[in-house]
Amino acid sequence: MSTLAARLLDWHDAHGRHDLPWQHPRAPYRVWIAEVMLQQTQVATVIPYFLRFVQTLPTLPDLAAADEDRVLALWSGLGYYRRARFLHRAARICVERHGGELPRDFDALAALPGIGRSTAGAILAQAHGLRFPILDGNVKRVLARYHGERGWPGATAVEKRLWAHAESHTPRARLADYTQAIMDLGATVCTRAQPRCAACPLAGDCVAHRHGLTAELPQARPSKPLPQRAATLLLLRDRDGRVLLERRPPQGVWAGLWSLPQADDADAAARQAGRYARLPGAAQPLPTLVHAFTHFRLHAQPLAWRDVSPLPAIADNARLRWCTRAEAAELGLPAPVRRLLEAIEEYA
DNA sequence: CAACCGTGGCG
DNA sequence: TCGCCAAGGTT
Repeated sequence: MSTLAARLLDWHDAHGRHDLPWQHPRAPYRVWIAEVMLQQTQVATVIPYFLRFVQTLPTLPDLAAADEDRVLALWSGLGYYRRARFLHRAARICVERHGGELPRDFDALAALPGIGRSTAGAILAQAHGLRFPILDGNVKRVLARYHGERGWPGATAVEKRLWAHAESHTPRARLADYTQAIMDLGATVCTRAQPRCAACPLAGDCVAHRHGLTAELPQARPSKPLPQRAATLLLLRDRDGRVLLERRPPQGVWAGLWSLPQADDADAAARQAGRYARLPGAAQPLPTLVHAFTHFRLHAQPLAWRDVSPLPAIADNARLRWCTRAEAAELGLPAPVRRLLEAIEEYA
């Protein structure tokens, strides 16, 4: 009887994915960018962002030298923007302390912002062939089923057992292929819904498969009601069609991104708008945006004013800027704000 | 440790 | 339509 790793590697040679952009070439910088983009994000979503990112910033020193605004613009739409800021900070640390390269040492690598245990292992295994396990969502699902682990994999005790399983299965050779193989199996065969157990090389001694528990494992996260929040967005346009944008604070949702000025309600919005520009008329309410975050749902009511006259006072405020349509498109904007600006003509 | 941090797709 | 969650990490 062969090991899990041997069966997985054989399966990978025949059925794994060998054409992902970060595999050619499988250079440390490219693997790092891909791994960070892939945190909580699916492959199909990442691919166009990855290609654009490494084309624009092909090397780690390029990233370190770039403005944060440029990095956020390349990330705009991907979500979890803290990842982009961490990536940028980590690149600068590498230039300052590690000769412009990612360290090969696990502890030094995992000490960089945005790189935890699993991502560090993935980089070292895939880029350098070093023997480190990973435990991402795919591996958690595969191992929870294979070993019949009960409980939500996010719970500390369950996660600890899964790490131990991951360690024990990690082979001595072909680390890059093995790491890719177990993720590929989770992504294409051992899927969350309707896994293809008939095509799985591990089905023979998979506890969940043998006991008919593939639908129950891994156990779902305990659910909580999603809080609802409301906000009003100010959409101020001058006679040239320029829009007033405001940079978000460095902490919190959409940190550091450029967004529409925000107020708690319509009255506050009108007062605020009056400080930014002379308003020729009343606001036009646009359809409410409903945007779901992981931990709350936002109901945002845009209020639009046209042909406003910008007041000079705000020119001093570096957090505010009047942007043409083309300028706005080049900034790091939250996805719903980007869509709203792209749709402006529909309401004109 | 539990909350925080985006977005898009799927059943 | 809507709840769930995907190649997690930080505080």
